[in-house]
Amino acid sequence: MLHLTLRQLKVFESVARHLSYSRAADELHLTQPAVSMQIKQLEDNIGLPLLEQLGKRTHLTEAGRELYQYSRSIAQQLSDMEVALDELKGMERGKLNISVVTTANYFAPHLLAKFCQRYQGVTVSLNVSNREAVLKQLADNLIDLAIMGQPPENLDIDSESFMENPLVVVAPPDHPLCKERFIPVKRLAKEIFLVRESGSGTRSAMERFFAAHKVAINKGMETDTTEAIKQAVQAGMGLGIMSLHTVELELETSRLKILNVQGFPIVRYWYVVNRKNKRLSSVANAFREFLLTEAEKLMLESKK
Amino acid sequence: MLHLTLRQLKVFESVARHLSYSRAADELHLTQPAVSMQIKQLEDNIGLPLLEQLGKRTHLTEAGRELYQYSRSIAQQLSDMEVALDELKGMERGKLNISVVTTANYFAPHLLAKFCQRYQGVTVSLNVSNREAVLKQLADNLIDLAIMGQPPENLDIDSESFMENPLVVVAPPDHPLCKERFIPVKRLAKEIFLVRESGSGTRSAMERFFAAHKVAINKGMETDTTEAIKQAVQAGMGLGIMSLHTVELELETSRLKILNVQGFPIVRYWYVVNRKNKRLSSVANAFREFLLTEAEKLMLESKK
DNA sequence: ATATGATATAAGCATAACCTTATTATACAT
DNA sequence: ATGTATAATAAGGTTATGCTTATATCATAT
Repeated sequence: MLHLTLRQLKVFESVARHLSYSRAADELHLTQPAVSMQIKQLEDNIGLPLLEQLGKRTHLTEAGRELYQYSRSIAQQLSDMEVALDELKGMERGKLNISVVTTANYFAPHLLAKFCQRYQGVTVSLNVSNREAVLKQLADNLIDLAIMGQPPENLDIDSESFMENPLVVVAPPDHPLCKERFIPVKRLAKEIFLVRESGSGTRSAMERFFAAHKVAINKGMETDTTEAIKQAVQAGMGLGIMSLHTVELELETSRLKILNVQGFPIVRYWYVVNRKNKRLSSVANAFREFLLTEAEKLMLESKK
Repeated sequence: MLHLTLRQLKVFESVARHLSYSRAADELHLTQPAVSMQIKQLEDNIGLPLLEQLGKRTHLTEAGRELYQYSRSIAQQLSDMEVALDELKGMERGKLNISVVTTANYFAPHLLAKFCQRYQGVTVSLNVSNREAVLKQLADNLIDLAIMGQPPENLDIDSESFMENPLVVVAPPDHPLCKERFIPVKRLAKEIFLVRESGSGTRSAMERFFAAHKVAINKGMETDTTEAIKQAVQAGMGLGIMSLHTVELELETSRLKILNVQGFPIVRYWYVVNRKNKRLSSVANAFREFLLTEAEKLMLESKK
């Protein structure tokens, strides 16, 4: 079993390049005997002479020439490796693995775009799933970070809110309530609500709200995408409750209106979530900081 | 400056492959803390976490995945290198650099062929030059071995004879002396001799011989190849003195005859020569031994 | 709660690695 | 012959490497 040292290879490489022990010693800031010893050890390890002294000149043996090729190649690899790791250390390179819940898909790409713009060279893998799937990915350590509206209670999880997530009641523009203000919550009992599937964060927030106000509402169609609800509301099938962030386009183009109901918007928060104790890559860490410090501001700006 | 150890890489490779410190410890016949420490040192050297513990499972970080690629590649190279050097150690591979003087070209290829046949995988570089050029190549350490009829006096040179080198007098088959036996040396004074250039080993051996017998001979054409002399002798321009080994074909086909002169053949020797202190490669060493032990026998066999 | 499986940490020890200075050996140039 | 350049060898000392055993920690399965 060959027990060589990187040090030995390195010293050998220098000697082979200079064809001189003394020059190599100079280059490596060593004394000449130190170099002699390293070479001797290397030769002993390998069991072949690598260099030969003929007269004043030092020559490589055939084995030496062979080893020289390998040692240069290995040195190159180590150097490449160092560069690669240095890049990872900084922000020049790196991959951000992130999952977001369906609703967050309306703003997360925008934030990611900003982030990537700032840190060229960072690549992003964005996965959009429902809350349950995102939690599983967290548990399986498949992602660095997640964005969701309702972090799990799990002790194994770190979460921090970074942006408000106002839930609003949306209606088609021709809905009678659109003209009213300070609509009492009880008034909504007469309406039909199109809702997300149970298990959805939005759905449970909604239910908690109405339960707190002791109002029973009528549920119409139940679906697992916010998009479907928006379409249905536009078609006059009922009202919807959803994150303000998901309907900005429809508001701008007056396809939907927000009802001015008392107690609304329900203020929830967006959370950035990761497994506790997870050693975040520098990229993941940077994105987390980015969310905490700049996301809210950026979203406000983009509304203008 | 990255100061990693091959040991660290090796241990890391094992951990990364098993995704378990304990399994790696088993594989390497170490205790688990020993593995932990190697990994820790590696991480400290690099400045990045390579592995992360989440719950019960051990995962690679991005940096870990990157390093894993490199460490496998480096391990592969080291393994290749070991194979290559082992081959050199044995006779499975290797290169023999040899130069022979012009005259030796009549038998050296035959011996080299035998040698190569025995050691498949050995490659040979054969150079044929005059004595002076061969000596220069020795001095410049461009060759492992040389074959010549007259080794230099130089103290820096090791030489050993391995085969007789009989010099004979050749004549065209129709020459009157062909029928005579025990021709006295003095009789040759009446003939014309075609000779090699001065400086040639054959030439000087010849001159020493005639000087010793106090016979002055007539020199005809002087040339620097034995081949030219053979042609000229066949053409009836005179007699020649040359190594028996160079005229075997012509004798067999009766294009030339050997004269039965008293004192002939002059017995010289072929020498295998190398720089003193040169560390011969295993191949070169093997060929040297081959010459010393088997060359003479093989040449006799080939004559039959 | 408790046990289990996995890794981290601590303390200690033998020895191997690595380098130094001083000296010797060798070949070459003057 | 003498001096110079180069590498080998010897002796000695500090450091760091690489283990081990024992113990702590932590998450999870029971």
